[in-house]
Formats: sequence, C-alpha cells, structure tokens
Amino acid sequence: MGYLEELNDSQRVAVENIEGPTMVIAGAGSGKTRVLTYRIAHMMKLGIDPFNIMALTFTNKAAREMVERIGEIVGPGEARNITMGTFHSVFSRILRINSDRLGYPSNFTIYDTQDSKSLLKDIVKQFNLDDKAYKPGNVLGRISAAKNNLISPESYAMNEDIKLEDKMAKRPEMARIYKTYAARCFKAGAMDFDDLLYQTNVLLRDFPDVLSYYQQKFKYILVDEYQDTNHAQYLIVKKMAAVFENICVVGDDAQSIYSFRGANIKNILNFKRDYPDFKLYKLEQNYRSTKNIVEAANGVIAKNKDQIKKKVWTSNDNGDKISVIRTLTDNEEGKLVTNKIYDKSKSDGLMYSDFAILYRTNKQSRSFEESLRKLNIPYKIYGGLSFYQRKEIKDILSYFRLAANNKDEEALKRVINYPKRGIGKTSFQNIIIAAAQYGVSPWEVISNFAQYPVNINSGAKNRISAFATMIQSFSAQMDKMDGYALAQEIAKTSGILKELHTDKDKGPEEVERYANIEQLLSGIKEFTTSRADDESKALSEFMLDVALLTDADATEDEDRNHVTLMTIHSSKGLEFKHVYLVGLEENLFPSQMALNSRTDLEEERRLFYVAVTRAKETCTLTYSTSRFQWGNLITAEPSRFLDEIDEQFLKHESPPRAAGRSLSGRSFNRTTPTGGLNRQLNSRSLKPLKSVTSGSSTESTDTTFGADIHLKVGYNVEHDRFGKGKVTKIEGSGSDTKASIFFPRHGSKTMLLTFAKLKVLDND
DNA sequence: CCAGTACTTAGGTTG
DNA sequence: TAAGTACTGG
Repeated sequence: MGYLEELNDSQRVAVENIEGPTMVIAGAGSGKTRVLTYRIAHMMKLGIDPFNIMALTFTNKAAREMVERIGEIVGPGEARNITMGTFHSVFSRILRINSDRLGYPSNFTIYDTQDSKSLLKDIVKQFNLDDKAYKPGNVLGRISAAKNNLISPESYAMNEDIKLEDKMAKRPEMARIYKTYAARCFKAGAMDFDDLLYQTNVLLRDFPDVLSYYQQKFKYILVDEYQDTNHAQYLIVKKMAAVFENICVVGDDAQSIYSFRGANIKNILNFKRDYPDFKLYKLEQNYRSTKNIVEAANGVIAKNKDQIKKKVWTSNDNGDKISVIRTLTDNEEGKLVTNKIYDKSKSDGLMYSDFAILYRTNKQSRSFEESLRKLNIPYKIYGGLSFYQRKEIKDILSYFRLAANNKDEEALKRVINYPKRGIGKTSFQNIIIAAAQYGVSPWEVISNFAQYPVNINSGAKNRISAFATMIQSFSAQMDKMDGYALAQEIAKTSGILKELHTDKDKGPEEVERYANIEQLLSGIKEFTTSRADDESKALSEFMLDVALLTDADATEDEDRNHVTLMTIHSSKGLEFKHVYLVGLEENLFPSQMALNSRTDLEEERRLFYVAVTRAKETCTLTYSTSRFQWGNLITAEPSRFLDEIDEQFLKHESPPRAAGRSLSGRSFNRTTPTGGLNRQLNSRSLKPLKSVTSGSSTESTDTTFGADIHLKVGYNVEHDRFGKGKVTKIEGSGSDTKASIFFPRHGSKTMLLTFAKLKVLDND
C-alpha cells in the first residue's frame, strides 16, 4: 500500500480509520482532496465494494478527477462503480429512478434559474400583483429558502412567522405564489434546483422502503466541503447514514462561503451532537503556500469569532511578501495587473496558466478582459453565463426538452414562436389561461384543441397545431433514433439552423452563435459515440444532466495555457502560483450588503481568506481609488481587509506611472497572426469593443489591433468551424475590415477580421 | 403580430 | 453604462 507513504501522520490516520462517524477539519492547502481520494481507495483495497460507497463533492469536475485518481490506485474499472458527484447530480439520478413514487415522470425536466424566474414572472402577472414588490429573483429566493428548510407550500401558508415576514416585505401573497409555482412545476414535469434536494427528502421521508434500500446500498458515505451544505442536504445525508453511521465529512469552517444559498455552518459544528462518538482529525499542515501567505491569512481569519480551533502552518519558505498596489481607476487596475502578468511570465518563463485574477463580483472582469485582449494574452473567464445558458443553446435545448417531455411549459414558451411562426404573446397567454382553467398543462391544450377549446383565431390555431405535430414527431423518434441524428433533425426541421444561417446580418455574433450550435451538436455526437452498446444513445439520455453542468465542469482538452479569471467563490478548491486579488475596496469587498451584520461580515472575511490561500508563491492585492459604476465615477476607500493583514507580511508598491510604461510602446506578441485571438473567442463571446479606452485612460493608441492580419484576395485560409477557404474580397478598414471567404464545404461567408478565427495557410 | 425605440433600473456570490 | 422591458406605430 505504497500510497499510504505519501501521507503525513495526520493525513494517514484520517485515511486509515474508515469505520464510524468521522470529521476531518482540513485547513486550506492541507491535502484534503488527497485524503478523501486515498481514503476511498484504501476502503476499496480493504475489500469494500465500490457500489456501497457514495461520495458527494462540490463540483462534477472534482468528482471526475477523484474517480480518475482512485482509478489509478485500484483500477479504473472498479473506481467507476463508486457513486460520486455533486448533491444535485447524484440525487437527480436517484430521483429519476424513483420518480413514479412522487408522481413525476422519470425524464422530468430540470428547470434552471432562468426557467424558474420566467415562470414566477408569469405567475405574478397572472395574479395581477405589483411586479416591483414581487421581483422574480426575490420571490425565487424566498421559495428556495423555504425548500432548503423543507417547508412545503402548505406549511409555508400556515406559518405565522413567515406570514409576518412576508407582510413586512410587502409580499403578502407569497404563499399563494409558492403554491402555484410548485403546482405549475409539477404539472410541467419539472423540478428546479432546490427540488432536487427537497424532493429527495420527501422521497426518503414518505417511502421507508426506498430509504432502507439506500441505507443498505450506501454503507459508506463521504461528504466533501461539508461546511457548505444546507439543511436539506444535511438531512439527506443524516438519514442515509443512520443505519451504518459510516459517515465521513470533510471541510473547513474557515472556508464556509455559501450561506447565501442556505449553507449552514452549524452543520459542521453540530456534527458532534449528531454523532457523539465521532472521531475528529485535523489537517493543519499547509503544503500549498509560502509562510508569508499562510500567516497573513491566519492573522486575518483570526478576527472571526465563530470557528473551530486550529493552527494552520507550513514548512515552506517565507517567499515574497504580499504586494499591495493602489491604482486610480478600474481601467488602470486592469492594465497594471495585466502588465505584471506579462512581465512576470516573460521574466520567469512561466505559463499563463500559472496566473489567476480573482474578484468579488463577475462584472469586475471587464477591465481585465480588455487589457488582456490588448496584450494578446490568452485568458479564460469562468462563471458568468455558461455555455448552456446562452440564448441560442437554450433555444435548441428547449426543443430537445420539449421533445423529451411535452409538458415542459418553460421550454414550450421559449420555442413556440421561435423561430417566428406567427404565434404571438396573446395567443400563448390564452393558452396558459385555458390550461389553468382546465387544470391541464399547456401542451395538452395545444395538442388537443377539440377537447380544450381556446379563444384563438383559426389561423393561429392552425399554426399552433402544426407546431405541436412537429414536436410530436420529434418525440416519436426519441427512443428510436440515435441522439445525434435526432438532434440534427430537430435543428433542421425546427428552423433554428436556418434562422442562424440567413445570409443577411452575418456579424461575428451570428457566426459565433452558429458555431455554438455546431459545438453543441458535436458534443452530442461525442456523447452518442462514447456510449457502450448496452447504454442508451437517445437524445433524452444526453439531456438528463445538461441543466446541472456548469462552466467549471467543462472538460478542457484544448489549450490550457491561459490566465484564469474568476470570482473568489468559483476559485474554491483551486490553486495558482500567482494570484492577483483585485478590487479590494470597501463596499465592493467586503460587499456593501455585508456591512450590516457580524455574520455577513465574517463570511466576507472567510471569502478573503479563501482568496489569499489560493496562492502558492505570490499574492498581489490591488485596489482602485475610483471606479465606474452605472456610468459614473465613484470614489472608493481601500478595503478594511487590507488593514487586517499584519504589516510585516506586506509590501506596498506604487503603481508604475505613465512615464515610459504605457502599453502603446509594447509590441503585441504576434507569433502567429491569430494566436491569442482564437482563444479569447473560445473563452467567451465578447461584444466588439467600441471604444476600448474610457475614463481617465492615458493610452494614446488602440490601433487596428487584430485587424492587421495581412490578408489579401486570393489567400488560402483556415477557419475553426468552416475549414479551408479562399479569400475573395476585402472591404472596410481598421477594425471594420471584412473579408469574404469562399469555403468549399459551407459556401461564401463574410466575416469581420477582428473576430474571425482565421489561420493563413499560404499566399500564392 | 412585429420591430424599433424610449425608458427604467440595476445591490452578489451558484447548482 | 448596459441590459432588459414597456410602449408605439406600422
């Protein structure tokens, strides 16, 4: 068992003691994942059947990587039999198997946040309520909190405290909305994210045989990031572990940063109460960061009142002090950080993937994006709008959803008139009203007007019926046709491809939208071809988990050498050699909303702790004295967290001022004409930057960057999507330069050079 | 029914 | 500022 020798003493005992309730408190960078991985591998070495192990992780990616590493120790075939994944994905699978108990179809749709909000908006409108008081986000948050605390619509309506709260918040009709929302979801055969946990609880509560089955099946349960579980998750785990009590939770109370979505830090503190004879292991040696970083972070987190006592330490070198840099504007902050990354990568011969820019809020990414683009540095933004939430992807997925589950109301709403087929809002509204009257789903109305008369003119009626027939024909193919073939068929027949393929306005965004659809389709193809013979290749199978996938889960087989931009929240569990933590200003970090309560402020502090401890070698903190917010410049104060770091760990740098350091003098590292541009486009679609400089920027030039790919008529080029082609025309100038290119396989395209992913093959 | 335009209002983190 | 919505004229 050589793997045991790779562990330090405290890690090893945590790996070896596999029986009974166990809590592992793991400081930042203390090898938590390694312990979890080896513990499971060790269990299997001792003869425990992987089918009896359930491991709940924070991201699907973490689960995948862990299975892979366990596979290296015990053999990949066996490792695959572990039930491993996020709460949401593991329990959605369990719910599909047992859906009939709850009256849901096994292919129930998973509504994402967009779907939920859209439905709530409808309901608020239908009830004629004030949409200012009942904003979809707020209403959903309220329902979500209720579900996370296992409060049904009925008990919600009867709870006096809740009634009072809602009355105070000027939302007296909340109970009615919750009830209707739940009913509409149920009728649509849909669960929202919170339902996946809520309904699992219902399942385990109301069906003792089901509970007993899973209690016997999962003799060993492991939960990662336990500090971020909410009440619903806590109860599921507790029930399932009740018979064998072989439950191992791993976490760090100092890194609890998800209370806003119901995470309850008390779960970790109450473990002792639930399992009095539990074993506690602490991992306190940090292997990741320098002494300066570890100790600076310790000093800050010590200011929190509520925490489990531990002393994180490291035997690593002192390393560099933490840099603190002030800039005058957010744009300057962007340029400064980008320049530093450029310089350091060159002087130290580093990969761009050694660098991360972390921020509190997604919108801060903008100034860094702009600067990185200008320096041609490849980057990837994580979070924000994920691939699956893009409009064109959601549109086509809605067809797939609707074909798989006709009752899916939100999918129907999305595509009944997309592409345009003359079915307007009023018609659809009347359908919804009729559906409510008859007590059926909208789909039943539109597929059977004879039985459910609706007040719609006959022309629209015919068009709707034609639409319903089309969907039915897709549904009929669902189990017969190969998923990829059906997806293609739907994309074509629905008119989506044509819609995105029209000859007019083929701007870069249209081109990319089309490319995204193609990417989705090729993803489906990959899915069907990778499936074993005994596994279903149906499109519905592909759809099962799509709503649960996030950007962080995307496999990165392509170019990994990019700077990472992400929120601190998404950086949890990751590490980078060089971390730039930006926007350290009062009201931004800590967030303005966290200033009113001690618990909120402590969570911000934990967030700061998480951010700093991502860094292995250097950590740079920046703040700006002014910042653009909603179009006007606001002044900003440095964050209190800067003051909370002991001066001995800090070095204050002054920003390199304009003299001789402006970007314009620097050459863009144009090794290949398209080098960085490609990756930026792959990373994320970005609108053309109209004026790149704004505010106080001192920068003088923003030349025809990107457009100076030296193309001439007659060149042969290669495009990521369209393959090889020949340039037939060049028009416009500067960043508006357009080229017409003839692709033998796709016809002639006109594209903006600034955005086209072109590679020049030759110039004969 | 649709497309273009004027207007309003954003508080933050995610599966 | 920018995105999303409501309105209005065709």
